[in-house]
Amino acid sequence: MQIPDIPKDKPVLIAGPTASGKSALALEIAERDGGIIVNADASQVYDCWRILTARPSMEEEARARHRLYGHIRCTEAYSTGHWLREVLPLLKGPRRAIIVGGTGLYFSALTQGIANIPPTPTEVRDHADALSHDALIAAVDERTLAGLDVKNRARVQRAYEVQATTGRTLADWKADTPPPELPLSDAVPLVFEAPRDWLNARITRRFDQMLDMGALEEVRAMLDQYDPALPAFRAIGVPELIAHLRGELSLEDARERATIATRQFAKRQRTWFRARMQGWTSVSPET
RNA sequence: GCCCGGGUAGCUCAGGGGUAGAGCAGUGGAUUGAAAAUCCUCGUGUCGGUGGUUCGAAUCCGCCCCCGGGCA
Repeated sequence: MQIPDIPKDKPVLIAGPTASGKSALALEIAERDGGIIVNADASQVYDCWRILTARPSMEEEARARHRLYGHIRCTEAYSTGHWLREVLPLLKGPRRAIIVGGTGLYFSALTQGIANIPPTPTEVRDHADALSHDALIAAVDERTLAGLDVKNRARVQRAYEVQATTGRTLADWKADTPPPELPLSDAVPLVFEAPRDWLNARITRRFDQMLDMGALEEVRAMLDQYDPALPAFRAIGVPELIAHLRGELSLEDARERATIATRQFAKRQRTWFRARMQGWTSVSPET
């Protein structure tokens, strides 16, 4: 891979769709220039799926310092806020951070800022889960609703939870969004742009490799703890392989579905990057 | 060879005399703490072929082809 020549005094941000090869670039930059590789991928923080979420291997982790990979238990809750709080100290450390991942929201929170809202307690979440979509809408204030996709239950529930937890409306919180912790001008922002067909082929190949490496065993080990409500268990491939292990889906069908879900995810990533990462330097993978 | 089903969107299929519709796939988009999540938009395809009946056929009739199943 052609390593871009980049300033050595600023944090590097590497965003890109799944399976595009961004981790390899991060590793090469770290080996050449030094630095510490920091995960910006929502699923790779969990400890149970190294294979299925394509986390760096032990060998790769030995080649450079890695942080925020597999450090959260699968049964725990995690969110953008948790991630941001964990990343900030790493930006101030002695080693230059190379932040790499595919979660657009994490990068946006870092470089564009995010409202400083306290975490939602489990009781509030559980209570909200039990409410109907309409009940949630009815409980949220007009001003917040006006800025929301009301058809999207997840968004409405979030607004409800913020209100229930803090007594302040989400719209108020948003209006108080602090400036970003890391403005783009203080970073080296790179975004991968992979041709669709090339990426789709890689996605299929990579899933087969995951199966070869033991993805099925990885999921089987967590079978009795499966909880579709937990974010860790929503990682692509997990519900599909669970269904197969339960005898509800042939392996071939699980493979097909997981591959489709990954392609759809890559498409959503492309949409995010196109729309929100205009000021980033685009990088082409070796195709 | 005969009998019964069936041949409709990339796939699975619904419909059935006034020139066609759903799920999935695919596309484009949204995205302020579950984000590998969640949500929204977009449906012209020789209705197997061919002849006929009809003002009008994907829909009825004849013949032919293909795929199931059954009987010989």
